[in-house]
Amino acid sequence: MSSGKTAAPTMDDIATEAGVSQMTVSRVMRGAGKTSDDVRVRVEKAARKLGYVQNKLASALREETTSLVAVVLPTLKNRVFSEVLNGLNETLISKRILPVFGVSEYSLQREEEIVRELLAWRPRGIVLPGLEHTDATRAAIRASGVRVAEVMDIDGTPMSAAFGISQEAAGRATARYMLEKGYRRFGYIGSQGGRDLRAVKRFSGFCAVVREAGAQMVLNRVITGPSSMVEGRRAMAEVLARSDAPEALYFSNDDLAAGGIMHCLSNGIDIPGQVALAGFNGLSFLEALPIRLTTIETPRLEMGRRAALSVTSSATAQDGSQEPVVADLGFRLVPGDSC
Amino acid sequence: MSSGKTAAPTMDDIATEAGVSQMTVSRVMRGAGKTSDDVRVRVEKAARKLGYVQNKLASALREETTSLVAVVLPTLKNRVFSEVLNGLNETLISKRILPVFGVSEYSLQREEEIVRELLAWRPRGIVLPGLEHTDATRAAIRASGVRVAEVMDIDGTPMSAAFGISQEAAGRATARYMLEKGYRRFGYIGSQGGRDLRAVKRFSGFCAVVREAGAQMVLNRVITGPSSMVEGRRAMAEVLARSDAPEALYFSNDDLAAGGIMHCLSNGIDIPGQVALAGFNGLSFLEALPIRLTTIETPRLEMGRRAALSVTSSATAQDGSQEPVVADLGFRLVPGDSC
DNA sequence: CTGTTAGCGCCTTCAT
DNA sequence: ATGAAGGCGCTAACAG
Repeated sequence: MSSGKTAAPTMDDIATEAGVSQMTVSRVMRGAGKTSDDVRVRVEKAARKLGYVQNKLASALREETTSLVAVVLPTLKNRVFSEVLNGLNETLISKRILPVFGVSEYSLQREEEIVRELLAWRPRGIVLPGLEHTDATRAAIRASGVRVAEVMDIDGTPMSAAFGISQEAAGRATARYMLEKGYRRFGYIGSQGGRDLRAVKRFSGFCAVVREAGAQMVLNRVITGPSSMVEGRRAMAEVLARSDAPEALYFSNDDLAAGGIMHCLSNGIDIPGQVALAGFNGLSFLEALPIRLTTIETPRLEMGRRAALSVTSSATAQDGSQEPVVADLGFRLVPGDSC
Repeated sequence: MSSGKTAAPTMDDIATEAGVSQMTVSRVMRGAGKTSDDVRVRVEKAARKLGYVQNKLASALREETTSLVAVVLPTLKNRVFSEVLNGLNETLISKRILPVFGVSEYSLQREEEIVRELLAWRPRGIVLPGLEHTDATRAAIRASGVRVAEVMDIDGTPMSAAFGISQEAAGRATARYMLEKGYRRFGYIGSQGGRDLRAVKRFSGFCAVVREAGAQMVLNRVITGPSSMVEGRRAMAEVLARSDAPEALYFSNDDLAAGGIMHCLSNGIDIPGQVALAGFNGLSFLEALPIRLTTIETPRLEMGRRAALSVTSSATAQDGSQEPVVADLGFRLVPGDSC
């Protein structure tokens, strides 16, 4: 039984089959140059017959540019990044560009290794989370000459273009809202052991406003692992068990905060009477909860889309020593019933 | 100002800089063959100085194998697939393999296009969701000779290796459990307009058991879009507003079911007194809810891990015309308070 | 231990 | 409208 498990067919194979030169096959495949109808039909038929699939390794090597975009995500355990990835993918695929990706697990060191790995594929562009990177990461990207976009955050100086929101301002806006509602004794519940630098910025914005107002932060509880409703519920239980529990809690994101709400629902604790809560992200599932969480809505899909366009469009001048572009995509404080 | 924005340095550049031949650079970089300490040090220094990054397009073309694995996901809007992706990525990155991916949006036609696009990169393997694919998809994969793994489902014949659970059996197990609890009039709430073939299999298993028991399905509500808590809550409200509402509802997944729970919590509807619910997936956030949902726990990370190993390890014989491998990773019905 | 030669599959350039 | 030559950057195979 002569299995067809030989090497994949090349343009040469098709050329032979169709009785033309390999170059003509190349032209037909790309729809480039002029080809007679007769030849085109024969080539297409031969290609279909042999099950030809272009070898992008070869074409990319020759053309010195790929249809790949590198994407680094801090984690896959948080749906926020799935949403950014979704925005990226949507836009990329419409241009027939594929995403290659890596996960940094919120470690800049890990990010550096992953960036190196990704750059080896000579992607057309690279998308990074946040504005903080090691010098080596920046150097490698600069040296490679690929286009860069940084997403999520705009508090800092982008390498080239940033698409996000001011995390610090989001923290401040939340604090102002809670202060207006009359709360004075605040607590914070965070995750990722402080490695999530965007969360740290929100926290510091929040604290600054609280301090300026003469109110106080009486508690700071940051769990080690990733955020989740379960961890949020657990942390809430611990915090409320203390004799000096704060009157209002700022959670580093909606998942943790929703867990806090669940603890209260299960234990007959009145929100916001006994304790007030606020989150961050504006995830859509909040709309399904019995108590609406006050949160900050962020344009995550849009961050992905804009970043994809940025690293992909030829129009913009990322080439020269242009000024970095900072696109503030804006957030919106969504008042709920939780504070 | 002579900007360094020239082409990325090649091994030739390093060779010149270090005063050796390009081949020696290649050897040092790969740690292959014997090289004197002196030469190695010089080459490494030169490489660092010039910011050298390997060009995998060239090495892969030459070696006729890449360190890329192609991954197709039905959607990024459901965290179940982020988890599978996480398992895949974890395992791949430990072997310095990068995932390239595409999203099919639950369309087999779309999947076919994406597979073609992915195969052009000559990945070492490809991971597909489910066992249903177009003939053209199967043919393209077979012709390319890449290793395949199919995840999530084992009800059918895999191309080569499947890592999942019996979706049909999961549906049947849920029905048996609910029947044991005494419910007789059932309803179903699904999503993705029936394009999620795994959900369809669960539903048909569920229905079969209900029918065999002489009980009945009195309602079948499948929404068009993706599943979400919000949609689940909305559907629950609609269903309970009917005069002929069922006593027990089977949801195609936990997100929808959790939305149903939220509707009941908000409206003082007793679970399971007035209505019973069951879900599917066993997402961890269920543990945070005030009412525990009866659901089926599935090993999603493990599916990703096993699939990654399968397409990646040289040991297994995917090459020949071996029998397909079916790995039933098993599910577990987790009894809750909801039925 | 190090260098030379050849070629992976494709596309650019230059003929015809 | 089609073909021939050459090379993208790398590594296998063979010399020395």
